[in-house]
Amino acid sequence: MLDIQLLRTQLDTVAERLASRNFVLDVVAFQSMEDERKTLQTRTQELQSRRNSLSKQIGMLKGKGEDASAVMAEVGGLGDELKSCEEQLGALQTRLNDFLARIPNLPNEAVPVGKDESANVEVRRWGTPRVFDFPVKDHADVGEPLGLDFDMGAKLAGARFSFLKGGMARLHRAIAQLMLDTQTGEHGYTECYTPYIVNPDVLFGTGQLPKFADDMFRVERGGEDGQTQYLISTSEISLTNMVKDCVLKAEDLPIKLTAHTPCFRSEAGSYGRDTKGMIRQHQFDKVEMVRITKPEDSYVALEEMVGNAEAVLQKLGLPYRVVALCTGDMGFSAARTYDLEVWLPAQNTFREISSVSNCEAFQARRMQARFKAETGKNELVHTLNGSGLAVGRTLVAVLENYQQADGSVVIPDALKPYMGGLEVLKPQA
RNA sequence: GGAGAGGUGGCAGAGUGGUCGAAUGUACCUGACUCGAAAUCAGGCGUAGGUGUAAGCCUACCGUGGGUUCGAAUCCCACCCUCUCCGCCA
Repeated sequence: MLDIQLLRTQLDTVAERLASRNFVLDVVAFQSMEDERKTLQTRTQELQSRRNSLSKQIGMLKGKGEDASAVMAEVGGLGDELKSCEEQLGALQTRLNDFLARIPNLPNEAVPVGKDESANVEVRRWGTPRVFDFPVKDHADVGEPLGLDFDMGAKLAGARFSFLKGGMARLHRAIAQLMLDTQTGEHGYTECYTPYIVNPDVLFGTGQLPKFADDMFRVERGGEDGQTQYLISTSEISLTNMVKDCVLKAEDLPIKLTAHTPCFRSEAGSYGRDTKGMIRQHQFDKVEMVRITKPEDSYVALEEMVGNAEAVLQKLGLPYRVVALCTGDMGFSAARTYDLEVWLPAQNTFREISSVSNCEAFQARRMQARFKAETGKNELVHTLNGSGLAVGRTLVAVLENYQQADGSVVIPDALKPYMGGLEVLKPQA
């Protein structure tokens, strides 16, 4: 959420900066709601103030045993207008809050301006794509004889689900283990195990609600009419919201958290994209990194987190590039984002495998996550998140980059300790 | 699922219709004392918002949402959460 003061004082500048990320701010609607709010709120508070002081008088008079009926009559006359003012103000504030809640974050000044992904800026590359002396297969074709079963996924749950068995399932687990061990053992993140089902206010905190409800899976409890809950679409949600409604001590910062969780996405609106294979699934695993920092530390933290994600790709020997997203390509909550794109030989291109973002105070404001600053004032923290990495897509990259002419896949050295002696995945006869 | 207890400021903990935004303790900050620290003493110390150049003034907030009332932390209704015991259960 943006600071409403910023909208009040610099509406045009804000609108301009939002336009760079393809968001049209309805300046007229905001202005008229604000004008109405101002008069309504002033009037309501005036009336409340009047009622409070008269009521106090009644208390005092009655305490002394004197007649209070004249004052009671006066305060009684306030009732109707006060009630209507309070109702109107409440309704208006709901509208205003909803309006605010749907505005994306402002891009940081450093972000390259551009309309879509074609304006993203490559920052660096690592590794050299392998040269194959046989026809390269994509991961679906490589994986099928090795235990990657899309038909079984479809049978059990429909399209965009997969079923892994044998060495393939083991490889998937090994990848997650390597990532988690790297982030906890080498980069100082605290390992967490979190709920996969969360409450709506938690999704509001990180920005998935109210605008992106269609991207989520909703769940309801059997046998009860309770509040609707949601499956997490990333553990960024459950990790970041740890500090929701908190006033942290300055010395508690930075907080560095990681978790390996499944992620659930309805993928509404992505029909026809990446329908084949494991690139875009309704359920996938991810090792997530989250940092909660002081505002002045967040951009150093962002660069570090990109490095933390890169470390995993380097261990696996997978070529990749780092891309700075342009204004038009960033997610709703991000002020600055780097994507890591891994080399996929079958597609002969780089594909996103990690996204690392600094949300600055955008999520913190929604969550009311603050810390006690040196000045004694409570200040909003900055929140950052990034994949370290997406497990399913890493599996895809390993299958494609390590495939052999005979249809087998060599296990990268870094994964061998996690594979129980298995060094090659071989097609089952 | 059944029975019971409870949710108040960073924490602990009073408060059952009227100067209660809330005693007290503790933590924290400032000052005094001290060579310094501890102890002691004095003062300060919640959050969000409105308005104002500012000092300030005003509003809301005692789990959440409704209701009763001139007035609600306090009374009524619904819900949520935590804890204890019993039942069921991986």
